Amino acid sequence: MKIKCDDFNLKATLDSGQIFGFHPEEGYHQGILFGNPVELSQEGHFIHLKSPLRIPESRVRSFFDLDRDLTQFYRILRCEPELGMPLRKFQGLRLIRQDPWEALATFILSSNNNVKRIQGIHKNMCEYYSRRRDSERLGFPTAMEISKTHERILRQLGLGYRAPFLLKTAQFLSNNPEYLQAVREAEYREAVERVMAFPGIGPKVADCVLLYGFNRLDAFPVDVWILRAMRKFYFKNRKVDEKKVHAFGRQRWGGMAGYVQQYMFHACRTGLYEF
DNA sequence: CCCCAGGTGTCAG
DNA sequence: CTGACACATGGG
Repeated sequence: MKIKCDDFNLKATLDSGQIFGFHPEEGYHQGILFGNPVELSQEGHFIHLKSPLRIPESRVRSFFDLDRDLTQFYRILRCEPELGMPLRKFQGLRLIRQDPWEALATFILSSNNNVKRIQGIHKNMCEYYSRRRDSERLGFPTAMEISKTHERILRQLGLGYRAPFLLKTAQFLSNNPEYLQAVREAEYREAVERVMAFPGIGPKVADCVLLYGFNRLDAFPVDVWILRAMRKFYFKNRKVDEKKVHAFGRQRWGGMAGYVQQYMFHACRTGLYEF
């Protein structure tokens, strides 16, 4: 199927480290969307979606948040001279609306880890749990599914010392399925606290969960890359800590801080900045 | 052998 | 409160 899109950059969106289940191939990305294997590509103002089962266009539009107007964000970015280059290169990169549980789970795996390996673990988990299902559904395991497995299995899938973190989190959420809805309805501060209550989630991962899993665009995750870039561009390379950079970013960019962070992160990872 | 990767938990001071 | 240090795993 073919979906009309404006101001959208599929490749930058899927390769910018906000989601770990889409892998670049020759001219397209393959991954799993709503339980179905899909191939995604873009040609001008159209997304091409190949899937064995039909997926409603509205769900795809919502997933990629295609109806959000990014004009306000671009206006903000133009006021940041250092960020002008990434703007031109990544214009159309969007923060997508992925599943909150999957975002929470995968970003527990992200700490002190690299993107390639996080993707590998994600893939191992999808394959292992999909094989164990009766249904045709593919994709990342639910909290309930994980809660029924042993820590040993998670270690075999490559989670390392994060295995007990994810297991405990899955056990809690399968017993308290309404908890994530409470996160969604809470103010930023309270939402952060609620997410940080899980083992393996500190301030940085909490902001990732809110930004990617709950579309909280005022979240501003500060990882090593953002810290470096922010020090260089806004703190004259002084040794400010993550907490200060986090407060600065949220104060300066408000409801678009998450977008600024995403473009900055992608610029860092693709080598647009020299440090 | 070292260091690094979208950090966090723990413990001493 | 802040600052070391360890932590599974794979790659450079």
